[in-house]
Parts: sequence; C-alpha cells; structure tokens
Amino acid sequence: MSVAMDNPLRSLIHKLTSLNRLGAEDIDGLCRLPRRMQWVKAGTAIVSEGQLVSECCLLVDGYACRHKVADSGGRQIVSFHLPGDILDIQHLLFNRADHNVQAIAGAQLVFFPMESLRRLVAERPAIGRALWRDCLIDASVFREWVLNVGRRDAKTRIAHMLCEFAARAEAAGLGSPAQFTLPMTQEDIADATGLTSVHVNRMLRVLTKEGALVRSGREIRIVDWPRMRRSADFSPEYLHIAA
Amino acid sequence: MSVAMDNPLRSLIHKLTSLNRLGAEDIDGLCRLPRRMQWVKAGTAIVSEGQLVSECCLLVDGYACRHKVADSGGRQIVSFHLPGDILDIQHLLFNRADHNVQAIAGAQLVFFPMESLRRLVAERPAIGRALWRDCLIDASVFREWVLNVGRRDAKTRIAHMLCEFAARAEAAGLGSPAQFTLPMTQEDIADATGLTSVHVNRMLRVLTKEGALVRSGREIRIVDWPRMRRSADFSPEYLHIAA
DNA sequence: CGTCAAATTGACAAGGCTCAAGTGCCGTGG
DNA sequence: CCACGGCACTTGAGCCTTGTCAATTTGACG
Repeated sequence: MSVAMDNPLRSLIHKLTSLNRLGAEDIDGLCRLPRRMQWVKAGTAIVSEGQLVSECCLLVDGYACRHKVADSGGRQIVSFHLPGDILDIQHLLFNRADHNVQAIAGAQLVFFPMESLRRLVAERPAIGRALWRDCLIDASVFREWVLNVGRRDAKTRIAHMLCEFAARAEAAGLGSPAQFTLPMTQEDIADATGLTSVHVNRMLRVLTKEGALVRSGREIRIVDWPRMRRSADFSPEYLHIAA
Repeated sequence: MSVAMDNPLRSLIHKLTSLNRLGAEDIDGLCRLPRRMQWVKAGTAIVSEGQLVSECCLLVDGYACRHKVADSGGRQIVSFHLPGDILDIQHLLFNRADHNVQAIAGAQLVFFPMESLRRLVAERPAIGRALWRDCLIDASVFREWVLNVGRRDAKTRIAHMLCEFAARAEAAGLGSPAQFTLPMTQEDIADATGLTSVHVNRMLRVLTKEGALVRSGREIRIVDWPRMRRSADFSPEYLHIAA
C-alpha cells in the first residue's frame, strides 16, 4: 500500500480515521484523489469571501485562520487551523465562500478538485461521515468562540484561546500542551478575541506576572496547566477530540 | 400520499426540500420515522450540556435558542430557532450535548429516535445531504455571530440580530421582514449579543429615535429596510437561504 | 549596521456595565 | 370588576474595562 509513504495525506488520514472508522478502500480512495500541492507564504489569502470555489484545501504544514471583516473595517478571526485541518470543506455543498481563509505563517497546502471529493463521498459513506463529523466539530468550536468573545473578560478570553491552541496542537501531534510556539502575532490574537493588540499585550503580561505562563518571544510555556485551565474557563469537551 | 396532510412535518419537509432535492421515497421515509410530539412551555430546557442524547428534536411551532454558560455565570445565546429548524442534529454523530437548548416561548416539538434517523440517512443519501447542508448553514451563522459579537458596536449588533431574525422569519414563511413580533425578552437579546439588558434597552431606544424602526411592545416594524440593513452591517448571504 | 514589523508602554477617552429606583403590562384571584 | 403580584421594561448616575493615540523598544534578518 502506498498509504504509509503518502506523506502529504498522512495528517488527513490520521484525522479522518479518528473521526470515523475507515476501511482500506476508503483510504485508498483518498489517496487516489487528484491533487495539487502549493506552498504559500505568510499572510496569503487562500479563499476570499464571495469567491466561487471549486477546490478543497487541506493544510498539510503551517498555520491558517478563517476570518470575516465588518463594515467598520474590523477583522474577526473565527478559527485557527493546524496541520491536518481541512480549511473549506463547506464548499462541498456551497459554491460561494462566505468568509476568508488566510495563511498565518508559511503553509504547505494540498488542493483537491471539489468534484472528485463529492464523488468520493458519494461512493464511500464512511468518508462522508468523517467529514460531516468534522463539520460538526467546527460548528461546536464556533459556538464556544461566540461564548468566549461574548461573555468572557479580556484576560480569560486570551487564556482560553491559548488553551484551545495548546489542546489542539497536542491532538494534532505537535507536542506537549505545556509548551508550544504561537504562529500568530498579538494583533492576530486580538482579532480572534475581539480585542485590540494593545490590550492583548497588557493581558499577556498580566498572565505572565500572575505566573500562569512564561513567554519568550512567541514561545509559551504553561507552568500550571490545571490553574491555567481554571483561569481560562477552559473545558476541552467542545473540541470533541477522540479519547 | 400522506405528505400534504402530515402537518407536524410540513415545515421540516419544506426546509429539507429547499436544502436538497428530495424524491418521493425520501419524503416517505421522513414521514415513516417513529416520532413523539410534545408541547413545552416558555423557558423549558430541551437539551442540557453534558447530557447523553438519543433523540433528535424538531421545532414545529414556537421559538427556541441554543446557549452556553460561562464560569462567571454569564449566559451566551449562540443561535435562535424558528419553526422548521432542527435543534440538535449534531447528535446524529455526537452522543453528548456540548451546549443547551431551550424554548424561548411555548413550543411544539417533535422528537425522532436518533437511531432511526441514522438509519434513514444511511438509506437515503439525499436526506443526508440536506441535513449536512443544514449543519453547514448553522456553522456559517455561528461564524457571523462571532463577528457580530467580536467586532461590532452595541447598536450595530442589535440591529444585525434583528435583521437576521426578520430574514429568517420571512424564509420560514412567517411573514414580511418589515414587520414581526419578537418572541424573546430584551434580556435574551442581551445574552445573544454579549451585552446587558440595560444597554440593549438604551440602544433599542436609539434605533427607534433614529427612525430605523418602530416598536410597540415586542412588535417591530422596520421602516426603511435598506437603511436598517446598512446600519446593521447586514448581508444575508451567510444565511444561505435558497433563492 | 540599517530596516521593518512586532511588541511594549503611557496617558487619556469612551463605550458599555453596575447598581438602583421606578414604571407599565398582564394574568390571577377575590 | 378591581386589586394585587410579578416580570419585563425604563431610566439615571457613576464607574471601570477596554479602546485610542502616540511614542519607544525589541528582535529578526539582510
């Protein structure tokens, strides 16, 4: 089987397998999908709101986010993405993008023709179930973000965002949640939490002074995870990470 | 056919048909699903966070919302629901609820055993597609709410929420978007917009004084829809309402 | 060593919150 | 039919969290 060697799809297969049991034929179908790879540099717009979309984008390496822009010019990041994440599976059933997708750091992407993916989903229901489940998890995370941005104070919001990032990075096999490097600027954190970069900076410093975390540059070390969890009002259930 | 007479499912069939073309057998399958009806009074908890869920709840009449609660005690409504909406389709693939569902006003509900629904989805892919699309629309609405709560000022937020309600009420066949009656209290509006009820009250008055809308009790008349749309930063594309 | 983006810091302004009191509406029971 | 009670809605005053503006420092990299 070409599976184990099929590097660019390894993270995808790992994720889909964790979402729903897949058979050899399912995995084979994924590997046979036509695809093109592309490397993009930090800040590149991958999908733009209003655009007609005919490909599905998988993040293989690096980081990305999805965001919307208000009339006032304010930018709201609605999710961050790690390697293995599918960035726009919603276009399986929508033609037009209702939000933007952007690379945060440099990123390695794989594009699948949406039409082939649709065919594969029709032929292999197990893949459909896995993808559907992925959409439902996305939605659950959005709900938590509405709560985060709507009902938590600045310090808690930022702490929560950091906890989520840590938990998802661990689940994606990127290392311990106790220590990680953020790919995004403080301005990005501000856009994700509905704050300003100035205030994010202040609150990060408070969290540091309180001993919840240690920073050096963008590297974060969470000293006392249970305490951090508490002060972030973070419970990982909404991420629906398989046990 | 029993379809046209099958009153409690009419709004569901209408909605699913608008999401994906359904054949007679699909509709027949829906009508044959075992089901129980229940009427609940205003404020009833329909699903609670953490609960194991084995039924799927359809809102036939009345209004409901989904919400989460922060550590601080703050409640954040993450969506409102109108007749025809499925309140917890995510439990098709999750066992446990990650948020709460609650009736806003009195509501007529239909419950389907989740297991039968799973079987139907497996047998009738067209229904699966319609439901999947419904989930994707939910997710799109959540993204817009993250933007609304994260990056718009109080007045715009509230105006946006009203526009969304009006647009969805019209799509659900409940009347013109220019005139409608809100089922929720100002406290509910506050919990949906991440504000306090006091401030919601003040902003509603400002919107009224500015001539954007006319109120009498909970009845809202939007005088100048294009202007309201503009001051709400509202574009309905994210609702993905079929043309 | 120069450049540029990102991070940091301070002073001040303001949007929205808190607390508190009062009003109006509507259903219920006498 | 009217009095009562409860909930939602209003309104005001003062405070506080967060935003704004602007200057400076730091760090990565050529």
